[in-house]
Amino acid sequence: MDLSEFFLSHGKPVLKNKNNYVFNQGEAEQHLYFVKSGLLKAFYVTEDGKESIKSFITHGDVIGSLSAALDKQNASFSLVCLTECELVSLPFDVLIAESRKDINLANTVINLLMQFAMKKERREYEFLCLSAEQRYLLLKQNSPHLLEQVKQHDLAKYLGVTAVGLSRIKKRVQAIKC
Amino acid sequence: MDLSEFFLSHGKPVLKNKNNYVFNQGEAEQHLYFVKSGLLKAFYVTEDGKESIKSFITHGDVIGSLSAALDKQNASFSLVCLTECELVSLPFDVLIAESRKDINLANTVINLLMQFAMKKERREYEFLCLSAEQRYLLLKQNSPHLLEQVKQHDLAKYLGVTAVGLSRIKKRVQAIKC
DNA sequence: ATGAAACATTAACCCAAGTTAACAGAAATG
DNA sequence: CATTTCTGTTAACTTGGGTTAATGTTTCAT
Repeated sequence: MDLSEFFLSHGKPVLKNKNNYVFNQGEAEQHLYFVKSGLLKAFYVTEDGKESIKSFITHGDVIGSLSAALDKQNASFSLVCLTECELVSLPFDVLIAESRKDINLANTVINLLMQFAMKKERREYEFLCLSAEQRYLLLKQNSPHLLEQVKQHDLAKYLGVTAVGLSRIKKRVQAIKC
Repeated sequence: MDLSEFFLSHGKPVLKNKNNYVFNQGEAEQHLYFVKSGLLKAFYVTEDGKESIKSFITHGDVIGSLSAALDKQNASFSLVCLTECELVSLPFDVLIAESRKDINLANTVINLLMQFAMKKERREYEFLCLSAEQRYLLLKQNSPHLLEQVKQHDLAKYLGVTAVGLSRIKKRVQAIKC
């Protein structure tokens, strides 16, 4: 069983407009969301009000707060739509319960989790080993479409610098090219 | 079935001395390792020779290169023993193959992967939202034992600063306390 | 169309951390 | 025991990026 099929058969469609929140940091939130179309951002807001973007989520992705779902804690981040979005929501428990009964589904979930873990590992690597400039160049190379869809302000918050910092990095990179 | 049981029944014991490598960055490496005792570090070396520590691994942990095992790529990091270590090695394929047959094992793997994903997510959060000083304080709070077992040089490489930088951070933190 | 809001760039100034190097204490090795 | 090696601290200097603020551009709403 393909995971998107499971979402479509067991989940509930959710339509959201641009700038609508799917859930808020601090809320109890035990759903997973499959993205049929649209673009979203998942972000943290720290105590002093600084926003940091965890990830951009797009067509075909699955997103949810693992820690909230698993340990019944509150969501550690917020999820908001950057464009109109077609989502499918599925209670986390339903997926876990079905996985206990259906071995094929369980292996599909294993696959999803491994892909997810690899993605997180890659991002850990980027923060640990690369400079902000290197992270920008890598993103530009791997996701050129994203650079066009996303405001520089948000791109900066994803890369771990300020908008001013990113502007300087772009200028520096330009200078080297010419 | 508990995962450590599966390792003990299907895996092969591996004994390593201090400073011995379990595997090297760049090698094909398709095993998972369960740590019965000892302390290890997993680290990247960048092109320009800089070492960055991905994680410390200790008693009860499971470690392996997901990307190497899953996509048959080479290990993206090295694994070395900081103390004598008792490990149990298990070919990644064996675990996957058994998970396809045994639904309980599959759900145990799901659990392991979710714990792993949450750990990586926490680390992502720390790099994205916290300063080096805040990361140091958090580590000190959550893993005080580690601060004693691990050389400051390695601690620094884990926190994403230089040894000199960490020394300054410690001094600054001390100053605030008094 | 026009004013307001949002977005991007640039400059000035500051600070945390990198780099290099000197130094001192601890630990391993002959 | 002596001495080399490892480990941690400190100082001097440099640099990348944060902060604030001014200026221009684009986008949006009325």
